[in-house]
Amino acid sequence: MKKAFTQKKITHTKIMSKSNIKLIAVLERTGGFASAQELHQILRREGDGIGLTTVYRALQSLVDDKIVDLLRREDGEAIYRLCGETHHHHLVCKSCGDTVEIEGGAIEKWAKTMAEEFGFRDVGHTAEIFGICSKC
Amino acid sequence: MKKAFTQKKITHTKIMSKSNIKLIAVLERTGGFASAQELHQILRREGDGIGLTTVYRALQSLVDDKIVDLLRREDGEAIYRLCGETHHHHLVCKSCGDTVEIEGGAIEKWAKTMAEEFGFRDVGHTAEIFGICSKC
DNA sequence: ATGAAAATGAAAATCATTCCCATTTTGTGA
DNA sequence: TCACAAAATGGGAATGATTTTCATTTTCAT
Repeated sequence: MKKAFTQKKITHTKIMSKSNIKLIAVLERTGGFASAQELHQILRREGDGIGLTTVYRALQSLVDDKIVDLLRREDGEAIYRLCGETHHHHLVCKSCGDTVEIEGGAIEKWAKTMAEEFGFRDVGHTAEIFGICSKC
Repeated sequence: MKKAFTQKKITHTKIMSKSNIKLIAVLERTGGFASAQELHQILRREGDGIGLTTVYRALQSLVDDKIVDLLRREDGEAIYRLCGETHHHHLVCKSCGDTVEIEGGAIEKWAKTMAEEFGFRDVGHTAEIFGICSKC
């Protein structure tokens, strides 16, 4: 899809395109998860004439660079969030959509163990819990 | 989406349509995960003229009835598997796509604990590990 | 300033999934 | 068995997210 890096002299500190920065800014501002379409709308609403294609491209490159996490809504739509400092998981209400960030200590260990056992390297994992929250 | 049940006299034992049964059969035979499109192709290849729409409908109703589980590939495509007796997880190679079924004992406990802690009910979870396998 | 590489956006192309609707099949009561 | 209503079916159009294509604009190091 995309090369790991573009060989390039780091003269000053220009590695990121303007749109990448814009996207990061919005994600920072909104805080949670958002789909590409939503992010695009937000930027548009704010007067930015950025194109949808560019939003997709920027998000993709941010995901490649591990700056943004990608996961999926229940309907399969891709949603993005800024990679938090802390790696956490989610407890999502299937009814109202409320999300709680939770720790996944056990998971981390499990993933590592399993990967080792089967000789996998460069591993990552996803783990989400979904159910009906107390309010619903 | 769909009513819980259709009020109906249970005279003999006809609750499931033919296509539902066909789909279950294929899922049993193939064993693993498959997308609606793949299942449709398999049936077609076997000479069954079933329509894609019907495959989607059947899968949906099977999911509603908790006979089939629905999860998502990394690209967001929906994949289905027969609700196994054994609930397991996957270790997927990002490069060649090979998949190993693994146990997730720790995960089950983790999911249950977290759900309880935050008052969620009717919970399910997903947990997949991905990396590069030894062959790649 | 200048050419090359990177970024951008509009519109078309993909692709899975759903919707719509006309036709066929099935089950039931007369 | 016959007739009918409900359920099931399938094809094709409609949707909606995501990608691709391609021509234009911007950025940058000489």
